Amino acid sequence: MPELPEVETTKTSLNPILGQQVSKVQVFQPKLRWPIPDDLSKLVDYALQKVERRAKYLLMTFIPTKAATSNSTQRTLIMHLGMSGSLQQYPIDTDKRKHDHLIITLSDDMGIQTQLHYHDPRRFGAVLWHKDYATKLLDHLGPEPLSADFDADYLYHLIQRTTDSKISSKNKDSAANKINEQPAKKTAKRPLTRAIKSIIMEQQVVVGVGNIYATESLYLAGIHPAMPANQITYEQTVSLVAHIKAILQRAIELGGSTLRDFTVASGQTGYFQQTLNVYGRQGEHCPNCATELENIKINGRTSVYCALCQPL
DNA sequence: ACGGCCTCCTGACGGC
DNA sequence: TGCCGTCAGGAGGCCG
Repeated sequence: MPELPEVETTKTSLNPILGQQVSKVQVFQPKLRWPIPDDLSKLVDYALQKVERRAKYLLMTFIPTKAATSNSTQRTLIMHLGMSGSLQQYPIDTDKRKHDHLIITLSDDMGIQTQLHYHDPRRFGAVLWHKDYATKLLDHLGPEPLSADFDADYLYHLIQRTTDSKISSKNKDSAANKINEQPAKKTAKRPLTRAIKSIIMEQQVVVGVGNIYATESLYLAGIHPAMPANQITYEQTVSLVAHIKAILQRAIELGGSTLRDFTVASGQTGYFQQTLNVYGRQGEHCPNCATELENIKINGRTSVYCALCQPL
């Protein structure tokens, strides 16, 4: 389930329980990617103050209520949904499902209780204290894909390894000359020659672009997923960045329903199948030119593309 | 320093 | 029907 739009949707879904107070914490299976800390019950008598998203991580901040013992300060959880995780709310006394590894019970001002179920069959996700893992998990992350920090200049110069990321496209040539004039700072870094798809899926480059959206963005931009990154033109970079932003934005607006088998309650086909042009469609025909879609592995990840629309 | 491969785990699906 | 192999939306870690 979770690519960035699903995580964003999950974050939004928690708004109704902001301010509610934790009354119980139950851990059923601590063995996720890293162990769920054994002192999560410290959250009891804390109120959920805010939920933020950084990359595909949910950051849940709790603050002590009057009932809480003492001088304790706020506590923040880092939560990641891995490949199969979800975080859902249920009425009190809802049965635990298989693969519900954590249930946090909260209550509102009226004493009405809600259960928050962390569910993750594959257990690639994580629930951790921010203070213990923030450095390791968050410090190295690249810009948010929907932020102004992620633009064509940034990506182009990151790939070309030209140091000045503020260079505008108009001044590209003169700027490059300027760099050549410089006495090549120690180790002159070479441009990135890896496949463009692996570059845009890298968390240090830009966060939140998973296999589905990388595949779709490259198709829409007409770029072969295996194209060496340094061979992408500036104009192609502009297009790629624009498509990454647009497709993520659209998916968020549609509620991030990217489940392969997602169907709305009425049984109609969901967003996933209607919207994806190539992902999961190897062997079908390109929506643009009807050529049969091909599938290659890039860094072990399946990559569907149209050989005609995305030439190498 | 980089790049590519491996890994954690369960479930769904296709072929035989 | 059932067994087995393969693959799946992530991403840190390790090795060459």
